[in-house]
Amino acid sequence: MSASPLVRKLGALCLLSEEEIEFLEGLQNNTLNADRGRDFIVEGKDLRTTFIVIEGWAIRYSVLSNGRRQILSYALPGDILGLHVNFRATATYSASALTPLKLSVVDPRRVIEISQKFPIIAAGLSWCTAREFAILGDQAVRLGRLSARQRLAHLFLELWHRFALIGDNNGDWLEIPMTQQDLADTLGMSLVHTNRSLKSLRDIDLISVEKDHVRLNNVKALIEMSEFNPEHLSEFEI
Amino acid sequence: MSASPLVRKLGALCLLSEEEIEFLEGLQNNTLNADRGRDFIVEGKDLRTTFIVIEGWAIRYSVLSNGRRQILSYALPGDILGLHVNFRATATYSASALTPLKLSVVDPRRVIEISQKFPIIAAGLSWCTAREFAILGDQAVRLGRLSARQRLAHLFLELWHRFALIGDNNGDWLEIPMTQQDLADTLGMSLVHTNRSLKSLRDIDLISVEKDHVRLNNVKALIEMSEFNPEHLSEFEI
DNA sequence: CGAATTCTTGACCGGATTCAATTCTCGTGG
DNA sequence: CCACGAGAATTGAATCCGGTCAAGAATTCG
Repeated sequence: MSASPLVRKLGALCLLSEEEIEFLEGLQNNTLNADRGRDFIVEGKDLRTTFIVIEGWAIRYSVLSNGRRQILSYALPGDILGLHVNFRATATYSASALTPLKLSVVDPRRVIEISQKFPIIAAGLSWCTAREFAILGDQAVRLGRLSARQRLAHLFLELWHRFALIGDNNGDWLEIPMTQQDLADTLGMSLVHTNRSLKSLRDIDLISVEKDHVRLNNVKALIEMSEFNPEHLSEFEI
Repeated sequence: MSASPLVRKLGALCLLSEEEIEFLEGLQNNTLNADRGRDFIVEGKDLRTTFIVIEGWAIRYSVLSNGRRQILSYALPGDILGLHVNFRATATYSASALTPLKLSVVDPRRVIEISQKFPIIAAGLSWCTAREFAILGDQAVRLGRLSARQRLAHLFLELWHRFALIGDNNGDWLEIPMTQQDLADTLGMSLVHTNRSLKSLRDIDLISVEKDHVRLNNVKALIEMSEFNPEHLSEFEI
């Protein structure tokens, strides 16, 4: 049996001992499957659980009273949701399965245990937190200061680089399980304009699209035109 | 001498022991003053320091190659910058003093020390982290799904509620040390449109503006019209 | 008092939204 | 195997919110 995505992710950061790996794997043995569309965290409801994504995609989002939705971030295998729930009891966002999802359900008290017993893992989780902040910061830049086409390219590049870290990259092809409505709700645009902007990226041959997949035809040019900064996601280097 | 803002903030969450208070105050005795406009964190540069804001306002921001700037968040007294720097060595954002600023400079190794020796404080910092995430998530909602007037109202409400926690609220009046250009860069809008939107909020009497201050004339109506959710910032309740 | 920054207002333009209709895709059941 | 229907993608047309350019008024501060 191969290592869990979280172990692979942290293992790419620093050398984990047998004991640490065992602990991390043991953390994830209480699993839960969620169908596409199923909410497993609901804004305003009690949240006293930490989730680790094992397989599939999840979204974090918030819905306004007029029905408009803003997707805040995507959670991929190895990502953790609700890492800091000890005090705050009510969720400030919702989370749902974008694809069939396999989660592990973790008692947050075990997270506290980590900082006392496994300093290396604790440092790794701290790194994950910093990374989440960087990703969310990039999302704010996208929403605030980029044009429609730039937003799309920027988001694709983020996801592509994130997959690179968990070693799930498929060449230039990127899995895109979300609908155009999901994309629109991520990038703060309308469905129609999302469609048109995608088309215009295709027209200038920067991307190719096939069922549920996008091909980044010219990563360098995409980085250039979208002001994407790969450093924000690069893994730790000595 | 009165307690530091950080102690007041965490003290509002949970009862701190003498020892814990002493430790937190001791953490902040290495101070640094920065003039308005002075960058103390620079994107792309090495960052191995944790800062705690003692007095004044700071901004976290990112600048694109075309010169456009996106302000990500405001740091107020008691807020911590660079809490999770142990691994990631390069800053993914810049930070600068919006007003004359008094910071304390903390060795991040002392932050690690906390999780081992002061579990209550560690829990408090974890709560701070969750709160920062909620604030940044709200920023994404503002940028992605709110109209210009809504964004302004939403931001004012955020700041007003944040001041409430550190006990620095001045009735309905809110200190606004930033220029309209700063506001524009926060809310992803142009300077001109920021000015016009402010005027339209004044015209319908939701706010009043005076030098460096805004008065929220009708908090309830502002919350209503801007879709602001105070729960995201409310402190921990039993 | 004078220079520089900040704020305000006008005019015009364009990117993005909205409404609406059509086409495409794909899972399901006859 | 194909017809059907629901969701998803695409395209057109009209509109509008917000951006850009430009100029002037008001503050602030040395």
